[in-house]
This record gives sequence, structure tokens and C-alpha cells, in this order.
Amino acid sequence: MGIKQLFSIIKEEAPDAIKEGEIKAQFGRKVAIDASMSIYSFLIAVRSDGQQLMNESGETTSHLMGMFYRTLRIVDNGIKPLYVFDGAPPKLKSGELARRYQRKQEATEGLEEAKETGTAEDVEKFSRRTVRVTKEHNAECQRLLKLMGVPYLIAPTEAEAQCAVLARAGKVYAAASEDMDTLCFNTPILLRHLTFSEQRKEPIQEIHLDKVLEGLNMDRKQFVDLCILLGCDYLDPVPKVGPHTALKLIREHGSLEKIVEFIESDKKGKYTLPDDWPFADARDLFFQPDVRTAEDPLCDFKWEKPDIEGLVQFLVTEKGFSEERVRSGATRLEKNLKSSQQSRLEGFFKPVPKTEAEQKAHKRKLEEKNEEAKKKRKEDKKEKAKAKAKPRGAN
DNA sequence: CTCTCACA
DNA sequence: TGTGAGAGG
Repeated sequence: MGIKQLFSIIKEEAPDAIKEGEIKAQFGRKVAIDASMSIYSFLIAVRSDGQQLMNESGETTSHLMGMFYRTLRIVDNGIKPLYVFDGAPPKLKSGELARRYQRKQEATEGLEEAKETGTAEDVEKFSRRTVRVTKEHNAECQRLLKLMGVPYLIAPTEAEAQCAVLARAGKVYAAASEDMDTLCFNTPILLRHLTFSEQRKEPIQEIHLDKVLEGLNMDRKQFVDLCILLGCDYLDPVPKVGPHTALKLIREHGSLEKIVEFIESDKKGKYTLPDDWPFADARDLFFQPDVRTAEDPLCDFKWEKPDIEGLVQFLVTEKGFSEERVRSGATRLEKNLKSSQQSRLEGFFKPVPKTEAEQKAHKRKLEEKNEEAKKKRKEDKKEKAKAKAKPRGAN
């Protein structure tokens, strides 16, 4: 998995591509979020005594908890989230690719377990391994979002790819994900650490793909080849090839075709490719993912007022949440989604003048504006009255 | 994971 | 104002 490696390469070779800032800087922006990935992490992280949270009937509530509060926090910051759910698993062209993909998926869960080996947390270990995002989890989160007035859409296959399409089309500002692989799907901007700013001290990262390519001096194809070489979700990495070598190989040979050629003809046999390594098929998945175009009516979305009573019914009555918390959450949601109707205003955060003189000047200005507005209203009224008195019929 | 509340 | 422990369902 090249997540760390890819980031370190970018940091090294294209530092301008990474912009760090506070969450406030994202005010008014729309972002696309991979819902299924989020749900998975909630199921793992939202726990108490090693168990997922559950209501009295034993139904899991971790995913709803996580999604409810995280979304609230995002919305509190004036950000408008759009969730994208995974559809069917991608149809992989080669059988080998499919095999590896499946194994990787299973390994992801096994890895969590392996990491825990040696610690005394047997219970946790066991329950983590069995975590799967089910149809029911997805459906419940969709119901929750609907009640919250937060839009979502279901991707034909992979959510990440769909997020990238929306960002590329300008329907959202960025794809928000922790997964660097999202860049391979051609999102112009990747937003990382969207949620844990403020509370933690880490800043939000914007990673700009154009700057990445510029800094690496590569086109998109070479960049994707680089990522595949580092080990993407669909293919195993090449043994002994780390970030440094991967970069060097791409720079010297220009493409995976040439690199494979080189490795196979290299008499010294420094590197060995995995037995079956259908890199071209993996590359296709990044270049021709199964997605809806941004113009598809199914990609239309809007933010609406929350259904407060519906939320209470679902979360409180059915799932045992605290009514007070749900209601106060719903109120926050109502307030924020209303006020963020207006789009991003540059200069919105210009500080109010500080000295007394400046404050007075500022006040005067406001009064002037007020006066002007009043006058205008009066005039408008007059116009209207005139129009009424002299109803139009002439034309 | 996120919230809350107690405590420096 | 900030941090840590503990609850949440």
C-alpha cells in the first residue's frame, strides 16, 4: 500500500502541491466523501469495552453515531458534505486481478488482526477481524443522511472514482479522503484530515494534483504508473521497489511497459516482478473507472432542511440515542445548512477594525449603508405604488 | 469516532 | 484555554 510512500514522495518532490490550513479555510465549500470507507472506520473506531455500540435490542449503532456527529461537525464549519457510497465491486478485466483484489480486501482485515497480535486485547482483536460494512449499515446511513438533509449518491462501483469525477467537474471543491489513491482517479484536489483538525492539532491538507504532476514532472499516466509500482489496491507491489526506486524507474524508463521490459531483460536480475502482474489492467481501472458522468441527473444533489421528528423517531425511538443530543444536533444542522446556502464569500473573515476610532468609522459606514438601504426601500415602495395605481395594460 | 465535563 | 478520561448506545 503506497499511501505513506506516495505522500512522502509528494512532500519531497512537489512540496507546493500540499497546502495546509485550518478547517475554517474550507468554509462554504462542497466536498465529496467516500461514505463506505467512513462507515468502515466508524465500525472499527466507535467502540466501548471492545464492543461496538449497540441499542437495547443489540443492533449496532456505531456507524450511525459516527456519521451523525462527524457530519454535524463538518456542517458546523460551513462545509457542505456529499456522501458517495460504493456500488458493486469493480468488474475486473483479468481473473488474476480479481483474485488479487479479493485477497487484498481480505488481507486488510487480517492485517488489523496481525497488528494486534501480542497485545492482550483478544476480544478486540476478534471483533475487529469480523468487521464488514453490510448492506444494512449502508442503508441505515442513507436513511440517516436523508433525514439530516445531507445528499448522497450511490456510485456504480467505487466511491473514490465517483468522488473524483464530481470534483473534476467542479460539482464539489474536492474529494475528501485519507486515501492517496484517490489522486489516481484524477481528482484535482484531495482533502485529507478533514475531520480531525481543531480537536487534534493536525492541519487540513489540500493536495493539488496539477502541482503534484508539475513537481514530479510527469504526466498523469506516469503518475498512475508510479502509484501502481508502489502498490495500489489492485496489484501487489514489486519486491524491493520503494519510493526512491519507483521514482527512479519511472524517470528512467517512462512507463510500466518499459520498466517491465527492463526488469525482464536485466541480466543482473536485481528486481523480480510478481508472477502475474497485469499492470495494464490495473491502469485501466484508474483511467476508465465505472462512474456516472457529472451530468447524469443522478449526480444532482442539494442540501435540505433536516427532518427533526424523523431523526428523533429513527435515532431516539428506534436506536436508543439521547433525545436531547439528537434534537440539539438537528438544530445545529438546520441553522448551518440554511446559512451556508450562500456560497463562499471571499473576504468574509476580514476582521472588524480594532481601535476605537476605527470602530466608530466602521459603525458610521454601517449606518450609511443602512440609510441607503432604507432610502432604496422607500423608492421601491413608491415605484410599486405607482405601478399599482397605474396598472399596466399598454403594450 | 466525537462529545462532555472535570480539572489544571 | 487546553488537555485527559470516560461515556455514548
